[in-house]
Amino acid sequence: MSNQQIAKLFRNVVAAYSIKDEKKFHFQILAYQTAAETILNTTEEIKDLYKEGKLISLPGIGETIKGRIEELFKKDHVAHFDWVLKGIPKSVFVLIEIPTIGPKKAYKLVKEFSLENPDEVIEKLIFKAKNGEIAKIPSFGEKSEQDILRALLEYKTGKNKTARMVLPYAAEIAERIIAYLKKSSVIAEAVVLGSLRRMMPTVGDIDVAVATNEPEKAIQYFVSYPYKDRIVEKGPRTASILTSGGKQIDLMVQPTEGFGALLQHFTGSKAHNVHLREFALKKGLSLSEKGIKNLKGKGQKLKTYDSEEKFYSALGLSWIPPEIREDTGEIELAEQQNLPQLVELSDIKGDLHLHSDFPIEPSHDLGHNSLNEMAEYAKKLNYEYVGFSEHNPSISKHSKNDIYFLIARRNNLIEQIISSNKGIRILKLLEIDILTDGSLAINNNSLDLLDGAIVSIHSSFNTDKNEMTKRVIEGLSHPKAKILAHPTGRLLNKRPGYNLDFEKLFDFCKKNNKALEINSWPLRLDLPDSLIRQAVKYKIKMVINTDSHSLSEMNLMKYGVAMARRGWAEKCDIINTLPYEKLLDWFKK
DNA sequence: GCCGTTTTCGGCCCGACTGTTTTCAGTCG
Repeated sequence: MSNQQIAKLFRNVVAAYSIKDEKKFHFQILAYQTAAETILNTTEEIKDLYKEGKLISLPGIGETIKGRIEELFKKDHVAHFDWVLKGIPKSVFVLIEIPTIGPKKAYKLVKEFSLENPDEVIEKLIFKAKNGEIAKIPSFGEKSEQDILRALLEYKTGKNKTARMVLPYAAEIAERIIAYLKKSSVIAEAVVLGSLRRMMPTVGDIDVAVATNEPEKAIQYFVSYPYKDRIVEKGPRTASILTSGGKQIDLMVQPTEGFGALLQHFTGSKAHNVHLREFALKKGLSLSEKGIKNLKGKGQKLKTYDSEEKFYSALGLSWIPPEIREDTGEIELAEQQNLPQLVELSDIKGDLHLHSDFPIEPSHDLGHNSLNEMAEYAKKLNYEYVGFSEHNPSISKHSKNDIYFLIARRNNLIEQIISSNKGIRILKLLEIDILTDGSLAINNNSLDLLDGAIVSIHSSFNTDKNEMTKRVIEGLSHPKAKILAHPTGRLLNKRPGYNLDFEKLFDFCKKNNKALEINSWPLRLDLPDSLIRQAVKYKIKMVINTDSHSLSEMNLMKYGVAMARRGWAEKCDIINTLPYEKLLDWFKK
């Protein structure tokens, strides 16, 4: 059972509790909601954590829910859930997947029309809506009937729209709306918040905040965005639109003097905000997007803050970088003024994973720009050095000798660039396949031509965990193999990645001075943040690379840095923050 | 049902918008 399936089961339990008695089960509802979110946001598989006895380490999962999950894996169902879900038709759980339809509406509709069959409920409800039958039900009306019909039709035709956007794509959409908003004379400031500001690998909705002293005009301007499909909602303080591409943009406004509180509120995460507000309550303070109320004083006057720094400071906390606002210990450390100094883009001194167009005849893809073009571009990025890491020459089409001379020819070209171009240092690397038996795709003679090797898995992904771990460690065991590229092999929204025992891998890397790559490519962002966090705890070295196949991709470094920051990595954890000489020493160690 | 530097008992974030009401329920972030 996947994390998503478990989260869905928990959301069904929440819905069932809400339908049966929302007040009586209020705190169970909260608990299962939190647990569902935790499970959905965990990059580790719940099944693995269950096997390893680590379920209790997840926030919001206590003894009871841990027991439920254990029962689920042992017996394939949970007796308590069977009881909770009893009497609620399965079609209800289909309807609650649709935005604007919650448990109460879903249950009323299913009961009213006896729509017990989950496979037919959408079609039949569309029919009822078109027939004007929903409007006749008490507490429903013509407007809500039309809203439900539209929601049903959108759900039916556009299921794929619900896939979350990869980060850079969301950033592009956000840039366009921000540029539009900034053209308005009534808007003092417009910034992107939410999961995009926290640099989550994928983004659902785009959240935007605006500072204005004329909220009505600002909101009217926002909903007049020319690339919108329709207005989802519009009030005096917030509004939402759907772009013509089907992406939702949420807007919140505050006057300039209260903008700091809004920045804090709308950045999230939800778990961070809930914890922060509970933390504040204990000090007698109540937080909202408007500011801070002192509950102790008589007047209970609202204090406003024009910056986030001042807002956090008023709570006795140092400012917390958005990337780590996930309620995983950051509030406690901010209270002790002891947050980590997260690595920054400006700390990066070079990119060690670049694919040029040098005809090295690899079995995987070649880059689109020359060695020289990429070296020149690296200078524009203020790098001190680059590493060229084309794929190894294909082993099926070349003899060992051919391979040796292909690499030697590339090295000659690199030497020419080094001697003619004093502005940049260059490392001679390669990205080398780890074959299924754990050996590297090229032999020692060829490896001797290199400053070091990046090794990676590009075949037989479906190997079992133990064998894959053995294979990777074997590949990394060669003295020249110093970096494991894109260690999980995941592709966001496409494939989950192969099975690896990361504890064993961390242990090996620690003892043998190997580094794990944080790959900045938008569909990879691999290592994932949770594994980076573990690697930091293990004191494993990492390297942030772009895996660029063209000049423009070399700009993606910021996304790798963002993942490193989400994983609490500091400058000292990342080897390509080292100056050239020290980096070379590290490769030789 | 979770959680702990006020607490192993007794708390549990805060506010927005819509539609159907005539003061609120439902949904969302």
